[in-house]
Amino acid sequence: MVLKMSSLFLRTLREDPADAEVTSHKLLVRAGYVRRVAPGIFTMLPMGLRVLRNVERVIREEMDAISGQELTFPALLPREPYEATGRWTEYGPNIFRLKDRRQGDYLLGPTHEEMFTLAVKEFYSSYKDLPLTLYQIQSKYRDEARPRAGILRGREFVMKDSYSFDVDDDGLRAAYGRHREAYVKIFDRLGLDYVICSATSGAMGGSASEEFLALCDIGEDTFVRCANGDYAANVEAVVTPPPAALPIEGQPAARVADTPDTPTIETLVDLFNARADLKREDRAWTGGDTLKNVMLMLTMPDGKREPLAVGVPGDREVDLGRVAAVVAPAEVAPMTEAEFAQHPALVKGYIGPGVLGEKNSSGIKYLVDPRVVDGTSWITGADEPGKHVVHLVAGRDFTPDGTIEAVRIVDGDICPVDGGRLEQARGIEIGHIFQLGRKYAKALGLSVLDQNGKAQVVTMGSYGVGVTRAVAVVAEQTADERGLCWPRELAPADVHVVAAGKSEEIRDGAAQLAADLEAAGLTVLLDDRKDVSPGVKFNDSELIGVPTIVVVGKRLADGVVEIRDRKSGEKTEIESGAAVDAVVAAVRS
RNA sequence: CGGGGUGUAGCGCAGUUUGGUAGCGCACUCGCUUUGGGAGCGAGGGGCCGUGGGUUCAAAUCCCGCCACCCCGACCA
Repeated sequence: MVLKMSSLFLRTLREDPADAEVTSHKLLVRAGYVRRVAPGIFTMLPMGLRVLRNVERVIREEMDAISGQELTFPALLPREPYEATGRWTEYGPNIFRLKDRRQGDYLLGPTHEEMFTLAVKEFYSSYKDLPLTLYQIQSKYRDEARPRAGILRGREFVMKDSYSFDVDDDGLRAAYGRHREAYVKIFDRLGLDYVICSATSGAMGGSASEEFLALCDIGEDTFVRCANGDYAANVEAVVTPPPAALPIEGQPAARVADTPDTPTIETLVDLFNARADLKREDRAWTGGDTLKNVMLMLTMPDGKREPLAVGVPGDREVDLGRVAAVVAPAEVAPMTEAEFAQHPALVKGYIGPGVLGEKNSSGIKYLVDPRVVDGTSWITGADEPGKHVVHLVAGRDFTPDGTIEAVRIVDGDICPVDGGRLEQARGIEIGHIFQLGRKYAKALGLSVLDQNGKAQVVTMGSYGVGVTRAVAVVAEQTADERGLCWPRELAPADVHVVAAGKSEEIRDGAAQLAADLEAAGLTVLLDDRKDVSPGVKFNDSELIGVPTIVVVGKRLADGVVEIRDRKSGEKTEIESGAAVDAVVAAVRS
């Protein structure tokens, strides 16, 4: 195929669009791949669509290789199935909803667990039909609070979503493993630099879950990895290894101390270290010796609100994002002054375990950081203004209702696998695999008969790849200061032939070369524009980012053309008769 | 939802302080010249100055309201 730039629906821009911030967004717009229609909603222009289709092709090949079967559900869906699983409510404002002429409720699908589950239910009723993997590549709709960075995070985006159906847990684990391997192949072929991270399952429900995060400074996800390379996790999913419990006997008795004017952990610690009756002999007190109790308010999907107290070492911050991941689908926010007022047992600034916990006077659920194990001793609030309590021992003086991963992760935290040091980095989620389990099958009544004729609820896995996003991420990771720079597998063309010069000979020579390359099976982008200077064409070729560029110009008279490698910038002159073979070799390399 | 910012031609912007009949660059059309790193000259086409109201002889410009969009923080492929 030859794409002639003289007639291709393409317009490159000399300047960055004013609304673009990140590299991939600027370049995809400037190079004429995409165009914004509304916030988070983009048109794929011919060049952009070619790249998108290439990503889809890679995904299809790898999904087919693990025996996935492709189908397509409508994007416009009725309310009922989502009502049955509770997601009509849980998704809240994040789904696009609409009514038909009879006032019936519909939605634009944000993801399709319900539809797949129901489809399998309609067809299958025997264990002999399983295992099964179905997938689709389709536009999804989410009314994101804040779309950003062009197609990196849109409100309409193409996603590959697949679902596995098994009769037992072993089958689910095997399906999950196959998907994991397929994803590794997909993202390797896309040329992405990525990390596989342990993840939380969020609003989807389910258990085991991993995210594929493309490394990227502008990424929205923070993850940690162990310096030893044996652990990586989304910051929300980091597991804190609990220290061993300490002996309770022999510890000093708890006692209450007057601690006026200590509204912060810092002032509290300073006071303890300054006072002869409070300071300890072996070392100075630190913020880590204190137990800070943070009051939060949960909002359930049905709108009900309920308080939650979280106890963390005083030198740590509470990360609401991590809490949100634990309490999902409930939403979480700090408790407001008005809400404090409704709980007279809470003395702001001096809240301690004495009133917290479901069995205590406040009745508020009390969860603590995993570091708060039995036998650890704390300075914490005494539930009276101006008073703290010291030597309050977990398991002796108080018993929380459970633990919660709530502290903000910092560099140097401990790896749960080998005890090494964790470091943080940023990434963009391009794939997510998880073992859903039986949540959707149960809610929608999907079961099959086993060998014994007994009904078994089917167990499912759910697996997603952000296709549109992958285009943006590849652009982001590969672009340089001159423009886009596609890997061969994704490039909108195999080779970009530039006719640099206006003479008939040069134009004809370039057209002939393009025809010969086409005959050799390549897709050719041919810059045959008249009255466009060579400089403009060179710059456009670098902006557009096809990996191999052939310049047919003034040296054609000597029987020579120039082959350029977009990535390295390397230029080689070659006898024009050998150009086709040389380009084919470069493309196949 | 909180904070910041911007709405003037397809794109990027000036003009707003101090009201006086809409401007620059790119892109587009025509002509001549030019052609290996974003050409030159000349002639053109294209704007409800986000929107509604007000003040004024006169509003892109001043006043009030509204809307939209972008960016930064809490949510997700």
